[in-house]
Amino acid sequence: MPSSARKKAAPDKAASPVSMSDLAKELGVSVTTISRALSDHFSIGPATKKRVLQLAKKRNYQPNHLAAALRKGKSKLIGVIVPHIYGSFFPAVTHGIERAASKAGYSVILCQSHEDVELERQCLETLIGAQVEGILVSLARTAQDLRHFQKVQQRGTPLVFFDRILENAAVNAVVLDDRKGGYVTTRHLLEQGCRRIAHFAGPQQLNIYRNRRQGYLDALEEYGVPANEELIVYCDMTLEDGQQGMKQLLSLRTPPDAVFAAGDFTAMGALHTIRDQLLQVPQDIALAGFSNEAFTYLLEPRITSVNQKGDQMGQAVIQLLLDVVNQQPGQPLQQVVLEPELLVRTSSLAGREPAAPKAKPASRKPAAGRK
Amino acid sequence: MPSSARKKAAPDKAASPVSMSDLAKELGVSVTTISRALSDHFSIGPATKKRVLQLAKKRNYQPNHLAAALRKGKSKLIGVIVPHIYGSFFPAVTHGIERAASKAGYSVILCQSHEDVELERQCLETLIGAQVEGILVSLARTAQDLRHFQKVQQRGTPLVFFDRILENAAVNAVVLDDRKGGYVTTRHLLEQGCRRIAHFAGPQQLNIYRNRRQGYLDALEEYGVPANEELIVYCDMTLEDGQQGMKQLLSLRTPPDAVFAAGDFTAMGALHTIRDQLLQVPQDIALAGFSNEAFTYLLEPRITSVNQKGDQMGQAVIQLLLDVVNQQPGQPLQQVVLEPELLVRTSSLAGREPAAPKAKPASRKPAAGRK
DNA sequence: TTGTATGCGTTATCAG
DNA sequence: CTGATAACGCATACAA
Repeated sequence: MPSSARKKAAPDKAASPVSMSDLAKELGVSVTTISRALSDHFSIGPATKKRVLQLAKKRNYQPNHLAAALRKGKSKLIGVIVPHIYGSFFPAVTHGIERAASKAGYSVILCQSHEDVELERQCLETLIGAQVEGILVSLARTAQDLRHFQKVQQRGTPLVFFDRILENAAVNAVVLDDRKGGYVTTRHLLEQGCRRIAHFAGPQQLNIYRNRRQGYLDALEEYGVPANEELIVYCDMTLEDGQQGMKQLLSLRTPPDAVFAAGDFTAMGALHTIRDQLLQVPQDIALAGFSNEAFTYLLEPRITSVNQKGDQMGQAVIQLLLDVVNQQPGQPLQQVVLEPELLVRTSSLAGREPAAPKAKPASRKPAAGRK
Repeated sequence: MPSSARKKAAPDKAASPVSMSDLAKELGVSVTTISRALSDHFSIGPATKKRVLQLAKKRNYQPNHLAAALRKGKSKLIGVIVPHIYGSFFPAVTHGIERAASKAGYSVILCQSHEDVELERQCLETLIGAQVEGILVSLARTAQDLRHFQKVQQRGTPLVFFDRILENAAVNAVVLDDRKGGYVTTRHLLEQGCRRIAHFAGPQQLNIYRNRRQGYLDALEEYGVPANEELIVYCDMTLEDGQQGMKQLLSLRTPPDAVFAAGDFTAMGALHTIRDQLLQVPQDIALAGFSNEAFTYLLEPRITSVNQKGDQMGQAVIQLLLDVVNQQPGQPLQQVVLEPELLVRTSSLAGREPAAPKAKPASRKPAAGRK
């Protein structure tokens, strides 16, 4: 676009943004007129309006949203804090958020906490500093409390959490029904005839992992399979945790015949170890993960996983935020719960004799309901 | 954190941000004093400084960066536009960017163009509106020109491109030596004894894909293997393109004995088709991709790929931006070129009799040099 | 239909 | 050491 920038020394109007008063001077009118003309106010004659618009274009006028925001107290900005943007889930959520926000006339700025509470606090500062009108947060895994959100609270900036929340906290939030996700996945394994189902559980202070584990226990109970802490591996849900934990599980006197990992990376790690031991998936051990990462469906065996519906969650979060913004203060808090979707793939099709539920299977309601 | 919010009707100071003048009134001093105390100016007595700081904390004062930015003309914000945040590359770059920017005292706000030029333009507006001090861009794949960046140019906002750029454009940029990446990958396949090497090429208006293809051609030439357009599949680099294109290649009278795809997803698609036809990788067909996506190294066969060093690129981009910011206008443009890294994995270890370079192999210099 | 005056929250300049 | 005042760019109540 710009030419070689060597000889053509065209006076390219290099720097200095053009302001309304610049335009006003040049046209010999007041700043008010400019302001109104640009915002298409009805009290401005079509003639002047046209002149202003033309000059604005010619001088490449760029409105200073910052000044407008300062004046109006509205920035039309929404801030989002996510733990990271790796994998498939958070990118999907932000996608949903951006689409829905854009429709409502907001722009989105994104920050990553990199799973660090201190960075999370810094993101918060940045966003508050940018005068965002609302903040959306999925907590860093190390978050133990919500102290650093007090500022936001007190400042009156609307706050909505999603996916990763602190339970028992009185907050607005959109979450997945992780408990149900854990439940249906485990039930599926039971129905494939598996009885000794191991579980890789994530950090239990995080709602998502605690709920997935609870769903796992729900299903076992329903099918009359006694829960066995020996079969539950608590870890940080990395790939290495999966490898390591699986070694441990395989060294048990009676190894498991199925594994339900609360995350796909861990499931993948487990798979590595299983194969290293020359065992087959799903024939010897059935396997299921959580999150529907790309690698779960790209290579054999395709790994059964749970779709977290990130895109939908993103839209729901914006919806809830807009509700909050347009409500009077003191409204009751809302928690929206989304339905997970089990994606059955080859890794879990053990095809053994199915287990049967213990009692009245239809009546069980493992979902976490709406608060 | 907040209690049940029902009975405890504690006057929680719900809304209204606290300003400097609020603090000034309460302490009976001037706003100036407050401002100076908060910014730790030397001309303020330790006693008053302490009083101010304490009150600020007590009242939960939050500086209005917006107002400060307006006044100072500096927002300490850097805007980043990426085509998307899926996969491993762009998240890695943003990670690098955030770390380096943070070190330099800047905050980063991220926008996605979703590969759409119009959205790219909107992101630009948002960032300009937020008064960012610099803009980093990796182009949407549909970008044909840089017209929408003229505004930024003229406004004097520093602009640095990375990874995806328009060639022959006079811009500051940090890129990977994609040509070399294509070259070393193809050479590796040749050294594995492959002679009919197919290539999945991406949209050729994008520098990255054109360069990868050029590197492929460089290697073929060096080893005296005639290039064959029949073996080059031009596509959009989706998984489906890989599946489809591979079918086409396998139906040739003499099918290829290796495939170099300019992207991992396409490589994965090709792999699917190859296996569907009951052929083996790497024995029948060797395979290599580009980008080092997670799925390339998580399951067998592990797919040979090229590490794009996203994190390094992120740091380099910030470095370059800071250079630009601190330079006088009219400085020569810079293009920084990063080295790719070939990651050899099982998918390409054909182990056939190696090809030998045609002529003086050592003298070849396929790298794109520094402008 | 247009202009004047004022203020949003900060910081820089110049006096005390 | 501290304070009064102006200015950043824009939007609005009020006046003309």
